[in-house]
Amino acid sequence: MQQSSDAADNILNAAEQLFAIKGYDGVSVRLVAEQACVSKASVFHHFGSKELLYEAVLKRASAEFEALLGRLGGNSGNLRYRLSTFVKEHLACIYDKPSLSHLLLREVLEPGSDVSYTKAAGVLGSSFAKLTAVLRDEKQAQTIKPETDPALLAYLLIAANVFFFQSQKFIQHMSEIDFAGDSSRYTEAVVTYLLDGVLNHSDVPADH
Amino acid sequence: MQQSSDAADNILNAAEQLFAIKGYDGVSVRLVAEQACVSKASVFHHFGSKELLYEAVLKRASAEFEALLGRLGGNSGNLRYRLSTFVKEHLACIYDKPSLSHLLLREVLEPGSDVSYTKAAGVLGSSFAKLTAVLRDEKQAQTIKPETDPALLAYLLIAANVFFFQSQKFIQHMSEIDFAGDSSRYTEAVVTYLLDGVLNHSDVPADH
DNA sequence: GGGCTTCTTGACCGATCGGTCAACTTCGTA
DNA sequence: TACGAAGTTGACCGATCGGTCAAGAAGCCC
Repeated sequence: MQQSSDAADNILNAAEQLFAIKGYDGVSVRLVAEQACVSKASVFHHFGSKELLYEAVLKRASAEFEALLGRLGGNSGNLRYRLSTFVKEHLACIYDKPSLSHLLLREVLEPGSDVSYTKAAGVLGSSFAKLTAVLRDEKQAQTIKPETDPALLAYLLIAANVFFFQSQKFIQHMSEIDFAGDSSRYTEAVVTYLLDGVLNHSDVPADH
Repeated sequence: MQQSSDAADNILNAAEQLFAIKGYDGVSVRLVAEQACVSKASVFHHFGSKELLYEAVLKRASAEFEALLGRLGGNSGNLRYRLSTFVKEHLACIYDKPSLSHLLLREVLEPGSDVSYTKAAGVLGSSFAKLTAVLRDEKQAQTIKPETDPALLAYLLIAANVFFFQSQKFIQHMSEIDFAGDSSRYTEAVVTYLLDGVLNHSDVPADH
């Protein structure tokens, strides 16, 4: 019977979901064991301590998420296509594994965590580095303005995606916002605004 | 002796800092009392329970932050000036009270919270609504393109600020990013990119 | 000074926390 | 089939959790 690895997997899965929603301090080992249908002692047998369990969850989440993000950035075509594809796929990765996303984002963004050499920071950093590389290419090809900072632009695009994911529940309660459920329209607008700008050059002669 | 209100204030201040860093579950009443230099029983005397203490902290934080944000949006001038002023002042508000910001952002963005009728959601929503109103004005004045969604653009600007604040510790460890310590340069770039676009129209004839 | 309210506190409560342990079952293997 | 390793579990541990309570201290009004 391979229930050994099954049990460990069940524990990891339960812990992942619970930690993602309630955070490290909001989850008790008893609750994890309950949700994984094992005894509390079994959790300690497999993972040693609550902290080691959390680290194991983070490690698996980082690996899984990095594999998801690994496919990003390989597209060619013009800038508009590359950018819009990257941003859409990036957002799709985030929404594909919301538990992992919440877990890793909390680890990176929460004020009480050591962000310096965390695995989670590497995951967020790698997708950012890839997008930066794409934009540096485009800058060298002079398709974007020479005064543009590729890293800043990449950061802004990642920020747009991450914040959209983070604030999902919030914006569904805002009457002014009607793009909450339409991530495709959102990413298209973000890319369009950033590429073309929102200033009107058509018939209004002077504003500045 | 007015140590009564002093004690309550000390408790609120200590709780605010601790909750901001460690979150609700990561803070014990004993720790709050310790940091406020009062007994644990005194905390319960003034606030009744840990949850009520947390609500009191949130209530005061919301009021304080709303007062800060209340001054936003009153500027006139051309679009570029209005926008860049709004964004800079908005970011300045966030950085002026980092504890409040962390507290309210966690309340709004964390997956385990009821965002529906929270005071904190109203605070974030009000600044967003103000910026949306500004942009609707500009759209009506035809200074921004008619196909632009004012709410989406406002949301993007708020997102840029909030994410910059949230990821502050993270981006200081990234070698590609050199705008981490220069929020003014960051906000200027964000506004410029969004107003003018980053596509190069000067000498490269065709990309799209 | 005598009452009255408000603060403040140490001692205490049951519940739950993370973690341990010994006993028992299950398993691969020789 | 015998045996050691690995897995599983309920019972248990000390510490800490949120919360209560009675008693004393301090302020206020008469």
